[in-house]
Amino acid sequence: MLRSSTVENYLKAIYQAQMALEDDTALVPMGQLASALGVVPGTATTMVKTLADAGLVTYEPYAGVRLTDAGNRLAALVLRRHRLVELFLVQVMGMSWAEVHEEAEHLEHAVSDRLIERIDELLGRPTVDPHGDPIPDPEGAVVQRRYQSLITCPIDTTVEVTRVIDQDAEFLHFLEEHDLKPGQAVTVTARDAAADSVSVLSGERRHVTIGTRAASKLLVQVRQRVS
Amino acid sequence: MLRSSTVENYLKAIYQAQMALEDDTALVPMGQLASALGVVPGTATTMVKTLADAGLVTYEPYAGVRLTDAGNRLAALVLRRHRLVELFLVQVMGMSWAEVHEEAEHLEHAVSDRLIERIDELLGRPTVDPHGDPIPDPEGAVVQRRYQSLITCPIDTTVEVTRVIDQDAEFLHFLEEHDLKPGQAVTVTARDAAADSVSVLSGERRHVTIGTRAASKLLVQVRQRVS
DNA sequence: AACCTAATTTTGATATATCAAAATATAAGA
DNA sequence: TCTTATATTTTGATATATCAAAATTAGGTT
Repeated sequence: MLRSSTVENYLKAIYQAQMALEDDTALVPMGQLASALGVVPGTATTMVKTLADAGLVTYEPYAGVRLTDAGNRLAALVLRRHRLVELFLVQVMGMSWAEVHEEAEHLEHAVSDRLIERIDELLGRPTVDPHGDPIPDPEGAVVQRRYQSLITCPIDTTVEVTRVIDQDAEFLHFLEEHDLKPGQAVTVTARDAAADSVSVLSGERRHVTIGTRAASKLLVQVRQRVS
Repeated sequence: MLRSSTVENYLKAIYQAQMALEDDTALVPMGQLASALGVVPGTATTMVKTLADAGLVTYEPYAGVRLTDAGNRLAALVLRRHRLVELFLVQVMGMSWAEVHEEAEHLEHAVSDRLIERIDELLGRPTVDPHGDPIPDPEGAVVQRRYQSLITCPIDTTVEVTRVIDQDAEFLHFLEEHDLKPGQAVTVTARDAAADSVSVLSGERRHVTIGTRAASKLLVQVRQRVS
């Protein structure tokens, strides 16, 4: 049974590329997978064939690759480890939101099931990590929530940032400095298609204008009323 | 610069074998190194040559291997990570003394300097791990203490278990069940060379007779008077 | 001094993961 | 349909880490 950290990284990359796809039956192109992993396309082809032989992916030459149920489960467990570790580093170790991704990238391959269970228990069985990404359960199942983004949400309505689709430390630091972290209440005050920009008011005081590329990475939910 | 976890494991194994040697100029035999790492002797020879080319060890064909200053420093830093992680898992994560070694064996290659510094700070700059093994400082320097063992310490004198030279979970569980963990006060009541045994009284109540092999793994210090 | 034994090294293979660059297939446009 | 651009696969190498088994060396014994 194939279990190197290389294999885990391939499965994780395919999983995340699939998430970005609307269609469940769509395939992830090899070129996209290769660049996500930082390898040349030929390397990805070779590795994906190995994964296909192991029953972890379905590979269609010249079309792309998709996880099987077994591959999907393993990928979700890698993400479970990654996200629990991230949350642990922030909440228990007091590390910065922006710097934990790199650390978790290594630890996700080294932590045992036993330690992960202990972390999960200590954190009170959390469902999302510091970026708002959902934490798969021990069987690899994930509850998918539906979000809007700063591009699609209503204007002049208070919404809550619930998820950030980018792990780049610089971008995360920017969000932190402008009160745009998950949990924060924000309001879109204007959108300008020509200027490719979105103006956001965060926390009632701070006002910032960001590009639509960045705005699309901030997922939000209309604030729930607490009865 | 050579930095795989395989290299780290070789350096660590040489370091620990050297510790067991009295003489500073002595060499670790290749066969011993190979069996410590669970590889065939030829594999160790090949790898040690690579380490020698990298300036991490001094290799004398047919005689053995010894760490250079650079190798010694790297090995000590691996042990620093290992031991801080072990102590963290016991003190913060509430894991059992006996089960943390295996976990640390993986994590020692994955934790960043930044996280190790955070752990060190959180634990209050500890100097020994849960087995009483010294924790090297961030430069790789170690304070060597001198110990007696249950074989060499005076009879009918209260001593404190300060270090255990064996990481086997079964052995550690045995010690735990018989109040022989580091920190515990014990008294050797008798030694029997013919029976190859040592009788120990722990904590005033428990009495147990163990073999000399096991007794030699329990290092002790005569209790310090607190003024 | 020749011999034997045990440890060590060498040699030839294997497995994994990668790249560079040539060959090939797919899909879109003329 | 033919052509062409782009993506993908194939081929041949390379680096790391390993093993099995043959060859060699060192050191003690007769």
